[in-house]
Amino acid sequence: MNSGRHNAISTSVAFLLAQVGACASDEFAKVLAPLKFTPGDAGIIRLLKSSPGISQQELARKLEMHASRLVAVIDALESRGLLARQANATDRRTHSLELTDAGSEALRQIGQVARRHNEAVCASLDDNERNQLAELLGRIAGQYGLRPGVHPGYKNLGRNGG
Amino acid sequence: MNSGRHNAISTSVAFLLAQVGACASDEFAKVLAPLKFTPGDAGIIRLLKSSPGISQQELARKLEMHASRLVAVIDALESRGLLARQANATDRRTHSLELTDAGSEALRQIGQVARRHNEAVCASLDDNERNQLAELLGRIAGQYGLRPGVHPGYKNLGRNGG
DNA sequence: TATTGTTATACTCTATAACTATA
DNA sequence: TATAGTTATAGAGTATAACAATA
Repeated sequence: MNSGRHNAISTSVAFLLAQVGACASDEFAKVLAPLKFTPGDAGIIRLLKSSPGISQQELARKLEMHASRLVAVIDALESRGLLARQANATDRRTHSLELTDAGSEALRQIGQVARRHNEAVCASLDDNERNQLAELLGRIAGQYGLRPGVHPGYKNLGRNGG
Repeated sequence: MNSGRHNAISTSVAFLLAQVGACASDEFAKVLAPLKFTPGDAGIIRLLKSSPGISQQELARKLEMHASRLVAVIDALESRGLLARQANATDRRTHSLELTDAGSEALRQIGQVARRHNEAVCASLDDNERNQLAELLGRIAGQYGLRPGVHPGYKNLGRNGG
């Protein structure tokens, strides 16, 4: 399927994808670490911005992860003053999650880091090639039903994911 | 940097890469599971084929993982009769690792699965697009010094990597 | 009876540092 | 004194199942 000095497996598109994708994830985790966020944190903060007032169950469903694992993550972000659990008048079992101003500011910083990170990853590609790559990756993402912004790593998130 | 309904982060090339790469890894782990191998196992078996007689330390260095973690993995593969630790006459501290015939047969089966997997991942791309994608990914891989066949996941391998 | 958020338990995996046998 | 392979220990992370409050 592929040519070259090495065997077919290690040079296949699928292997390259896994390899380069893991590298991109690792790099993002590295550049994000100074802000004291994991990629998973970043994804949650971003999602809270676009879905304000969401409950933990809804959030867990969107991320395809178990709600019980979300508790500690939300606890940590709340204790840092980045989001707030707010009592819900109509259903007192649920808590609406809302970003605080500090949380929005954190998201802004995360966005800066992410853009720099994207620029670094794409450094060896010109604009046309970046569009090509995005198009081809988007095709595969669509084929597997991946949702924009939802990293598969949430299903079994540790220090990865996001 | 990117347009569309969602914010720039979640549609960036870097995020798409991480997302689709993780998906490809997950899929590979799934299709490999019936053979009772993890992606990490598969990578080690492949490496033993191309570097017969290698020691555990050398193997650990190639994979950028700690040698102590390799012990259990090698133990398991040896107990399944897929490889053998052979005494080394010149330096009796080291053991040469060699695939057995059963190990070579396992590699053949893994190769079949990997080719089917690659075909599935690339299903929505024509030949020209596959070559384009491989070229662009290869460019990024080169930029980060990724070595063919060495998945970054070995550095912290669990049930992933490979 | 079902659901939300939470906690507790048992289990897996890992990093680190020892240890042995060789060199 | 240094290295290869191994084992032990302690810690982190996870899944699962409970639980209390509410619907």
